[in-house]
Amino acid sequence: MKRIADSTVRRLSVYLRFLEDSVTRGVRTISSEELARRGGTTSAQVRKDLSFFGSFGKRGLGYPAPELTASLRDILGLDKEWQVVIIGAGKIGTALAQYHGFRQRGFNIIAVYDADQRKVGSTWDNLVVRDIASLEGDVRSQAPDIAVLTVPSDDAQAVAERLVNAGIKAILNFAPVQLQVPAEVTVRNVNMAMELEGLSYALTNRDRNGGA
Amino acid sequence: MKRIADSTVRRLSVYLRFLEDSVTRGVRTISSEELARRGGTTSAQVRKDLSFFGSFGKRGLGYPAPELTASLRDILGLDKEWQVVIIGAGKIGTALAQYHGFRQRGFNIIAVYDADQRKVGSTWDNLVVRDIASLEGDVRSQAPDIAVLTVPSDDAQAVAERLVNAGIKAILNFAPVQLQVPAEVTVRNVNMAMELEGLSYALTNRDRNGGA
DNA sequence: GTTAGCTTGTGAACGAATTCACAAGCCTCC
DNA sequence: GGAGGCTTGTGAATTCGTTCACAAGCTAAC
Repeated sequence: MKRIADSTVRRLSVYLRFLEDSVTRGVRTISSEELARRGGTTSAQVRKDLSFFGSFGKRGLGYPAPELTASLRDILGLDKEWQVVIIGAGKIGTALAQYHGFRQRGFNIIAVYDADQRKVGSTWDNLVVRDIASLEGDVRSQAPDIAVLTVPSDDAQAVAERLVNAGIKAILNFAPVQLQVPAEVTVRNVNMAMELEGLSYALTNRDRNGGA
Repeated sequence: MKRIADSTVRRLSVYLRFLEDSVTRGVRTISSEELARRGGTTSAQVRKDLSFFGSFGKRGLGYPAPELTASLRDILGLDKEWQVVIIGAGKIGTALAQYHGFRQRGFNIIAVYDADQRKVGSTWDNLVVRDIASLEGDVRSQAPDIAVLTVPSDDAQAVAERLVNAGIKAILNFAPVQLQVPAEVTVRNVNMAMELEGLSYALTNRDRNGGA
């Protein structure tokens, strides 16, 4: 299989969300045009994206919404349950730990870690905050699939290395630093500072760049 | 000025963060190679990114760290203070409201809104939660620069339209939907579900795609 | 069963972003 | 003050992603 672009995978997520919505509203069939409108892209892009994975539509008619939904869930690997650990019980970490949307979508938070002894042992939402000292042991024994990193920037790289050494293969990084990890580990960044700065840039240079 | 790619602006953010760090550690000069290593890119990319905005380095030597930091802050528009409102006092919204990193970087949260009357009037960190009914009036009178949208997906588009009508020109959207807004409004998305699904995809298709 | 009207799937064309490769220029040392 | 060693800045080449445009194929209507 050809390597799929990141941008394509992102769009599949967007299509999927809208499709799930449509299915619950009883929609049976959906066109690339409709998917494009709701996904903020073009119909050609939608068809191209889907074509990388197969042929899901019927010419003249469109895509069968429930079947396409199932296919996208399958492509994205969302039929399994993924085990997730959160490292860092700060503001963001605890907000995420309590956010039930993850569990609903198959991302099952099994542990929260922190280095601060005052936080260790406290309970949020059935989750006890564990001492980060036990990270490696736990990761080796429980083999979580994904680690969510919400530690301070200065600690992020070191913690990432501990995770990688313990066998983690996927990291969702909230720290505003670029993690250096081996090629077999996948990192996705959620960088609010960067996004805000992007808005700042856009507002500052609106006239220069001619909008958009 | 030529239109600058989004990806370039994102990287400038990353360079800036590392540069600020270097400056506080007393680094005087930095090469594109070093910036690239810490920014997860290549030295040619760094030089190209910077070259869109001017000529900041000295051949044979590198870039003067403090001056380049100042230039990037200027390019990104980070010397002003930006006024920010948060819409939605849920888990994420309140976590953001209490996160002091924003204020430190010049993003000044001036108000939090929610539709839930039980939340309206409660106080977090010197911020009173206001009734979303007063959104338009407040936006028109206080003219915030950026709105952070942390409302449920089903409400996101409607709230975005209210914001746009009231004159907002930049939105940081946390709802996992693609907002439809006029071209003069800039939207950046922070979509944790999408990022997690990207990791799910990577884990699922590791073998097919040959790692990375 | 044929026609009219859609919509998909996909090579080809295009455009955007990244990488290459090297001349230009600066600093240090002798 | 000239040579050697680096590092920048940038056109050119390349790679990657998006858009175009149209043949193929489905449905409905008669």
